[in-house]
Amino acid sequence: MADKAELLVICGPTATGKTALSVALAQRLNGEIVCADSMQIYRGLSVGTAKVTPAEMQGVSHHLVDFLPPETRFSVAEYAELAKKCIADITARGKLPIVVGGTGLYLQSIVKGIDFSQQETNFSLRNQLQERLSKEGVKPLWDELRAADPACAAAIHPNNRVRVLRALELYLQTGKTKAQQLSESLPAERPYRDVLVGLDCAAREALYSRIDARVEEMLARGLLAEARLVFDNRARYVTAAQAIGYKELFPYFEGAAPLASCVAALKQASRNYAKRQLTWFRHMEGMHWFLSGAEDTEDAVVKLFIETCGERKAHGKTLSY
RNA sequence: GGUGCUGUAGCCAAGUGGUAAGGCAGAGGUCUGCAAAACCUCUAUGCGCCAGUUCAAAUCUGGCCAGCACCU
Repeated sequence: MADKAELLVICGPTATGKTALSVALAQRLNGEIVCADSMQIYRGLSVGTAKVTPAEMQGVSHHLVDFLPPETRFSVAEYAELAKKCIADITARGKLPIVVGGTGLYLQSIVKGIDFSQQETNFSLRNQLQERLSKEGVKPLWDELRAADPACAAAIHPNNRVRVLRALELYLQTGKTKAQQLSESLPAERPYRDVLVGLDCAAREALYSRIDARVEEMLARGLLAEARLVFDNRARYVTAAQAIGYKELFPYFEGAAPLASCVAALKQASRNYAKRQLTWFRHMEGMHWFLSGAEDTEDAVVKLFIETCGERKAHGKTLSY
């Protein structure tokens, strides 16, 4: 416990300036960046996912960005494993790992140190359940789950097909209740001496107008061409095709809706997403909130980091504020 | 000036005498293997305004106001 590695985490809803802040902090704290974003992992999907550009990186190393072909299936389990190795590696080189992203599930897996290694995905079982789901509906599956693991079923709304399916799948595969699974995968304490930084705007309206503006910016940077590519490959880009920024434009490519209304839908979807992200981050234990875009945010984060982890030479130079 | 139509939440909208559907937006939330996904909860003491009829009016009657359309 005494020598837990330090970890700086930067999160917040879309369009709050995570990228710029994280690069600045990496330069100041001698850090490297580990991306925690479920869509920026994919190669080629750059404009729509607001991926860091090479110019924005300013020489700072970035990991787990732009490294997977868009047709690859991916999951938190794989992410957690990769991120863990990546963080360990950065730490071993005497640098500070800075995890940056907006995917709550991914962030949580790192911060809590969840161990997903127990079992492989059983695709045949999943497909089998999927078939039952489409034939019988959710209810029978939910009832089955309730009979097997009442506590787990109680926590999942019967309408939530995705979660009911997964919970039942996991039970049938392992024969263990959710509680048992949780206790086996969740360490007693957090693995890192983490400093959690959340970015948000002072007012929700301000956040929303920033998001709208950024969508326009994406359009100007060639979002349409990128979306077209995703549209043309939508059958193969299983996960990537559900990214916000592309699927909203599909009706336009299909000739079913004018571009303007698709853009409006895209902005709307982004705003809704930002709200969901906020819900997640607000409830992460130990979160420190800072104002998006404020000039003193960078200094304030450095100060917080030093206060939490101490002024030391750990990252190649004496940190001072 | 006349005639007609319309007026229900921020937006769309159902409701023709029995105590305000639904959708979107908005707010809050759930979260351990597709998560930028999936799902849940909440949100009109009030139907343009005023008066009247009635046990009961968003619904019927009259007047007024506003918008739209057409006519002169």
